[in-house]
Amino acid sequence: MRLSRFFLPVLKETPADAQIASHRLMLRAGMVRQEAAGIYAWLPLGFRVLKKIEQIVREEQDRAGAVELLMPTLQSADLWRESGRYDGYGKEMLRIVDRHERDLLYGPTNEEMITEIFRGYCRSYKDLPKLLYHIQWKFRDEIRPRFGVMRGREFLMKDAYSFDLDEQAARTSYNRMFVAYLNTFARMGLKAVPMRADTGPIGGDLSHEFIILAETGESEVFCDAALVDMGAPGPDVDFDGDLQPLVDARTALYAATDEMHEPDRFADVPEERRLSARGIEVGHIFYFGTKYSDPMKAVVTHPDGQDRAVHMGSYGVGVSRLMGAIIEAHHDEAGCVWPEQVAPFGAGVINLKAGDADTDAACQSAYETLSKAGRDPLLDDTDNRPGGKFATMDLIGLPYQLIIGPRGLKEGKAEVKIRRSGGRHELSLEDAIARLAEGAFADG
RNA sequence: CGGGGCGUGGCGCAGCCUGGUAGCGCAUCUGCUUUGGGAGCAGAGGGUCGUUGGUUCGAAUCCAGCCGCCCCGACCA
Repeated sequence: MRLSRFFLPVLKETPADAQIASHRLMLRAGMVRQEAAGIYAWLPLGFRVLKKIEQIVREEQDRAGAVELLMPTLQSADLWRESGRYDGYGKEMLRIVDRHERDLLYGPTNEEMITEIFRGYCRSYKDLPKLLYHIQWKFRDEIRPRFGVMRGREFLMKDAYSFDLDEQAARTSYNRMFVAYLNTFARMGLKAVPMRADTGPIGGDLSHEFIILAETGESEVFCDAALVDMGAPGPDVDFDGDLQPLVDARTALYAATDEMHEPDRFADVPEERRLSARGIEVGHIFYFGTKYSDPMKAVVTHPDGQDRAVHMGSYGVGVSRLMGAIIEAHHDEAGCVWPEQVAPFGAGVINLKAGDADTDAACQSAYETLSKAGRDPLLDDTDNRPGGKFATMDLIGLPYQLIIGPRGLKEGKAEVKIRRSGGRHELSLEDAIARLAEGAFADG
């Protein structure tokens, strides 16, 4: 992409409304625009990142054996009357009346609808297990949206739902999502810690929040530091095998948000590993048994001929929130510092003197080579001054910058700047292009 | 919903207390000079001061209602 054709409305000054780093940077880098309280338009740069995050989530869901579908944003109120939540959900639910005076709502979540879909087709234990997910916009009319996309009213969420014969089988589905989440967040450059969460009236041990540690986190968390650096199982996990050991290795270590915090147990953690910090919830997995399948009559016939309600779980990932979380984890004074996997472009090519024939030609060559190599470069071919170009490129945070100007070209040289480390490599133009095309920079 | 605050060119702000020609920086446009870390000079365009009503000879300024937004709290992916 050429910057002269792109749409990148960067702001030199910080908008007054933005309080935290991710919100400030998303506005300054021209990634989002607020359209109403907690409602954002995704501008091209932000939209690119959002799609990358979404795609990672999707790939890891698929890898774990979940099956994608897409449910609508609007739902019938009758569905929610069946589960009893229409009256219970409160003002957070946006209620809409259509021209025929029918009650609709903009979905804040989809348990009812997925249950309705499931019961429409599945009757036998032979239809189980099923693990279905979608990635769709949700709306929750929060009393007070804040922190930009981290707590918006409209947000993009991946929500998966599992259907199993009994609690034991549900645990298998639960573990799949548990492990899938570890891999998902790790691929985005995040260290997400699974923490025990409140299971409410269902009870049991099958609810975890996945939290990334950040100073601007909304909740206070306490955990064993060993858990933070444990790493993810990685793509070679056999999701059809026994995942319990992977889960146990993590749940054995202490980790809890403040509402689940047990100071006595925390005290058992060796002092040097006792970590209390703030965290951002980016995922939540939950087993809730027959809470919806009972009232909504989602039953299957068991081998013994008896009909019983299916056991369900739901598994959410805040896709749009993740963008804020990633920036909170990866930024500096100058701007965003995107992990390569979610960066809006793979590399930036800075033409220091657009209009200079040699420089233009060198940039064009670099741009074409990097494009063909699949590096998805952004070429700054504008006639702005070098200082502004550097500042903009740092702000939008692409992992690599290839800086080409007449001064260096006289020697046949160009410079590669690694955004994360700030490291600079002066190389011949050919080497610089070739190494960027291969992604061969260890300090990236 | 309780408490606090803000609404003035695209962005950031001053002016309001003490009513009388709407201002500054950035951005934009034109010209010249510049060009390796957010250039300089000269000029230009752009605002019915959130909105409605009231007070007044006169309202950005004082008063009231409404709308929008932000911050603290309870709620949440």
